Amino acid sequence: MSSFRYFYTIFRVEQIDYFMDEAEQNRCENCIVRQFNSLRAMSKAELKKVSDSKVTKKIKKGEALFEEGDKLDGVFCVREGVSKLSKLSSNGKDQIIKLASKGEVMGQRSVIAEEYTNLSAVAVSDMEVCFIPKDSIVHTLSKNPDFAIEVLRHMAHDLKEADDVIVNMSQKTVKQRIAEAFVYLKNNYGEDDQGFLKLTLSREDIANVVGTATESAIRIISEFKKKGMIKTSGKKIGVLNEKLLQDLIEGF
Amino acid sequence: MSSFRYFYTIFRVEQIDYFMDEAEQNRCENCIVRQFNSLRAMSKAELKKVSDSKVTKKIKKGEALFEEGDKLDGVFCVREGVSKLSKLSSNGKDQIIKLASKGEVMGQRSVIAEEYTNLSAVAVSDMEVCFIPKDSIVHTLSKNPDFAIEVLRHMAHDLKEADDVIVNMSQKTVKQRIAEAFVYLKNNYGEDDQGFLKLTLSREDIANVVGTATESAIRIISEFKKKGMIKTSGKKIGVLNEKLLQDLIEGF
DNA sequence: TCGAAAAGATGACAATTATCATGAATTATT
DNA sequence: AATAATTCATGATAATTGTCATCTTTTCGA
Repeated sequence: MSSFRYFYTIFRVEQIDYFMDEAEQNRCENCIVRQFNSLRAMSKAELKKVSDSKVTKKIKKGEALFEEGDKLDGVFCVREGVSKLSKLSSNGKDQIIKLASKGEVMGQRSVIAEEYTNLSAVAVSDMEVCFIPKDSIVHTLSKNPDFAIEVLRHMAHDLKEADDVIVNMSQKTVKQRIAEAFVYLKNNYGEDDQGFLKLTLSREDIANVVGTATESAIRIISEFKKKGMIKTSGKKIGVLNEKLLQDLIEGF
Repeated sequence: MSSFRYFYTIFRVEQIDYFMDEAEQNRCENCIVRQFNSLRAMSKAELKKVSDSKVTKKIKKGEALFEEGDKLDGVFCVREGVSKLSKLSSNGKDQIIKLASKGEVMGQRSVIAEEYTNLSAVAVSDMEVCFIPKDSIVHTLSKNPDFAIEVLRHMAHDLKEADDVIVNMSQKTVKQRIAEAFVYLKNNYGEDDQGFLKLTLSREDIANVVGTATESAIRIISEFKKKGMIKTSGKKIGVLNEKLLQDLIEGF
């Protein structure tokens, strides 16, 4: 029964791909990504409006979607690739607050609060995103309570995650935080066929995720490698012994 | 003109106090605290429903409102006093994520996401809170988009603050974070007539706010005192030279 | 494909922060 | 008011983390 269901799902997706031309595929109503975010609570008509006003953009690795302090006139919905959301600290270092990938919506906080954004978004891999002007979002928010609640749920979830990050940052050692980052990257973005993490971050980005100096991150990566917890090849990193990492995270 | 306004505000509050009996005063419709939180977007009828189902509680300093992992059947609206919202780290230390005071609503994240709460709430001063069962909140959320948007705005604001905390925690030194805490306490809770912070936290709580060991916090407090930045009397702390603190925070 | 630029790696050292121990001061309890 | 229990304070020391310098490797553009 469950294998039948799985087949059925695959079949439907392929069917959609097969029978639609590209313009049709790119419409929000048919966007698979939507399953993962609040847009699923929109009605057909609302989605149509969103789709008609959206713009799809390709962003190259390293390019910025927006910068801290920008006024955002809409939100970005990630179709493909990963973006880092970071904030510049007064000491000149970037702190990466969050990584956003397929299905995630960026900039909604700023649009909802009608404030300048407090974060910068830079692509860490080639991306495809949809820019959705805020009008259609804000309008739906005030007309469709289901949508508002769905956005609220997402925001509540983000807030909980932020709490966890705060605790990790202040109570865990740099070593623990780096170990945690690798386990996170493995579980959320997966590994390639040779066992390396699919999402490759520079050592500097890793340092900025865990809030430490680049040299400290590099040193700890070397140490993990020596201990057989991970392997490296250029800037690629692969988890070899997740249990050892997990033990370290838990403080053994 | 501005002094007239001030007088007018005072007058109105006193008038309300004067003409209403206690039961009447305790109704949400008349609650002054409401001006500060999302409840202000509720209609008269909705407020009445909330008020009829709410329970007012007095909480003594040190008592818990709820514990991490509890299932909350409603939210707490703070009428008086201050509560710390904290999370236990795996190393056994408490991290204080936020201080909630007059007008703030606690537990809404958990109620909205329908999850167990990720934080504990313990009173750091004697408190008076209203417990509002979740039904009336959730119901209004799905019927009144203005209320949903108002809650959304609050949550968006909290999320931004959380981002700032993350950056502070990971990029600033313990000394800077403690300095920041004192400035924050001064600006948000004020000083008594002798220039001491109105909200008195134990050294341990201060350490848990900035995420450091209690001894480190104490040591830094002693240092600040020696340098004339603050004064102490028992566990009370007073800011003597805010500029020095500010310079330290900014990294000079 | 060569050479410059960027990113990664490591040593030496300094600064920051945590931990353990111990004593003084304050607060709570009987 | 006396005593117990917390909380505050400080020294000694160790562990962690940051900074600066230098070298190697990788990446990228002309």
